[in-house]
Amino acid sequence: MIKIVFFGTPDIGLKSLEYLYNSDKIEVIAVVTQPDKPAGRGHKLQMSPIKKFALEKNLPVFQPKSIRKEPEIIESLKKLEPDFFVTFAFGQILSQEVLDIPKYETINLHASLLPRYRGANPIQRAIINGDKETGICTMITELGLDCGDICKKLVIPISDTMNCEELWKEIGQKSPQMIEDTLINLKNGTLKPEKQCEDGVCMANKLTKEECKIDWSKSNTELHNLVRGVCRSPGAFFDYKGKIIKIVESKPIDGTANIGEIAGHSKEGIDFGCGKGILRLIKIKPEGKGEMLARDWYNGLRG
RNA sequence: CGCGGGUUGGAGCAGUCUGGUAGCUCGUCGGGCUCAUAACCCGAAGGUCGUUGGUUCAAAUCCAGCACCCGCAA
Repeated sequence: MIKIVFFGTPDIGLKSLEYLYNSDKIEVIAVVTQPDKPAGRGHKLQMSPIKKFALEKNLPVFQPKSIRKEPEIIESLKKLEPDFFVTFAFGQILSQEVLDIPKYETINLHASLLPRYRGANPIQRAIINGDKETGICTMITELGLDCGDICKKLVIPISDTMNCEELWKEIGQKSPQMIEDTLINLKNGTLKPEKQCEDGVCMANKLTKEECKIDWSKSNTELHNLVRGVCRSPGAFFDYKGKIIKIVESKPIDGTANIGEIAGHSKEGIDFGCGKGILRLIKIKPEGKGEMLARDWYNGLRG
């Protein structure tokens, strides 16, 4: 049995944790996740999806504010004598002292084809930039940001209509096997991690609200990519008569129309003019309302 | 006790401030026009106005409680 400690916070890592937990080759001996935080409407204290799972299975849970500065937790982790640490969207930077704890290595899973898109939002960035493919890498964690040697790499094609939620889900589903294989192969010495090629390095900076605001003077393809790329949160949005309208689903179509104005409507959706071409809004989510067909929203405007 | 919006025929909304016959854009069904249509014309069905209580001659509308949905902020 390979003994691991799983470091993770959001739901993208949940399938992986579950898979590793159920694996007969791997034993999850503890979980490290971010502290419970007041979140959501009403500011109620909420625990991470990873913590929920760990509690259900009676796994030990550690919740450091910052793992680098909590000697007690570091001591406890040492006593567990883990073979590997596995990090997947944990949300904190580890220190060398932490990296030195496991008998073998600390491995990290990153949702991009490294060295492209190191950093916070690799999935979204790939779609926003209109890439035709992205992927998943497992890697040896080093002190720098996503710069360690690559263990395994999996390419995932991105279709023109795929949004980041679908991609997010696919990555969540394909990751568990990658992690297990990496751990097993590292332990039995059949895997030789490769250095990242420094040429193709680019960063996937955190998404800002400003970036998600629709600038109708851009091209329809560019806007369509933005809509697809940020659909999960916070979503591409524009202002319509003082209300925020989020675009959930769109489709670029040919034609010319005044920038930012409604150029037409059909059963399929509502067409807005862009700097180049037309963007057809199919599903939207107006402020204070649920998700609806753009066509329905338009019917309400006409009332 | 973080701030705010919402709940009205199948869908999306107006009407609420100023209480007095349930309205709009669609959809559905029937009929008509047309070579034809997602277009146009005529007609019909379909609503305990989220829920409970209060005020009133009278409540979608005013007051109080509850439930559910959502946006922002973190």
